[in-house]
Amino acid sequence: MNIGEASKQSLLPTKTIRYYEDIDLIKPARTHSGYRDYDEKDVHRLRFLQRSRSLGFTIEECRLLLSLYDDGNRASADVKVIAEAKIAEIDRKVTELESLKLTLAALAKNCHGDDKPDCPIIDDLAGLRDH
Amino acid sequence: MNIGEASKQSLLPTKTIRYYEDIDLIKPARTHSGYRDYDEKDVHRLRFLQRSRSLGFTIEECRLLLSLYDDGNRASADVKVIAEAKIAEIDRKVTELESLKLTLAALAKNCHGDDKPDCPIIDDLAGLRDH
DNA sequence: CTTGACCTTCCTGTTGCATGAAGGCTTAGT
DNA sequence: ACTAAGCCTTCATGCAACAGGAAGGTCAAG
Repeated sequence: MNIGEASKQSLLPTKTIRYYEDIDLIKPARTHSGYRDYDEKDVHRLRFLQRSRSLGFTIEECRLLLSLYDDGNRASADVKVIAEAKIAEIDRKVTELESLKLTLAALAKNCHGDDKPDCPIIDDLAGLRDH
Repeated sequence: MNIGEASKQSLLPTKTIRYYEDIDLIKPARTHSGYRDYDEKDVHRLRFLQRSRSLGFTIEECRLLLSLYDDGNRASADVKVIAEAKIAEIDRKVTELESLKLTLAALAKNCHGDDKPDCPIIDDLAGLRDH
């Protein structure tokens, strides 16, 4: 099948599929005229990539996961370690975002939000307020 | 003062300060020999940028906030709108991350994490499991 | 045999800087 | 006066993960 069909089946844009080939994540066959020619295994790889990317794994993590996918003898522990590291990373990000939110919410709360120029948010950003 | 001193006072790396000049966020004076020459007002601008960036505002949002900072007659409501939009954006990100975490945690929980090849995480990514 | 949908490669742009090259300026020490 | 360290300058390139578009080749249908 050509790249358009592979795109539909894998839910990945053609641009992304070509990019993945560029960085050696997948190597489809080529037709006589040079068109990329994907088989079912290729589509499975692409779906694997689509799923792992959508779960927040980076390209390099996906590359690692793919190599484990390819290795029928990998230990499940190796995979679990990656997943748990990603979970910890997500936790860190959430914590940081919550902290930012608290700060912004405190600033917004003190701001009248009217048409007057007095604005605690700007004052804070300018370093004019106590911390 | 030269860029090194401005960097210390603003907590921004010199590379970042030059970059901000490149994208027209700040325009310091120049000495006879071509060195950038920052005054107190410049340092205030830089600190303003440092604070707003650290609160998660994008460069373009910072540009907007700076223009409000420069405009002594701005309405505080204009600033509040930006802050609240950012808070909403943070909420969206947190929600998405929590959702990812739930999915990953469910996968990891089912994975034995031993030295056997059977791995529910890989199976899921490969699309071999029900959803 | 032409139209139009699909395909190809290649180049540039995105965000917010970081890294490094090649060279000029300044200041302190000898 | 000279020199070495440590500033400073500009310009070019790279990162992640693609997206958009130009210029041109290919394929199936009418």
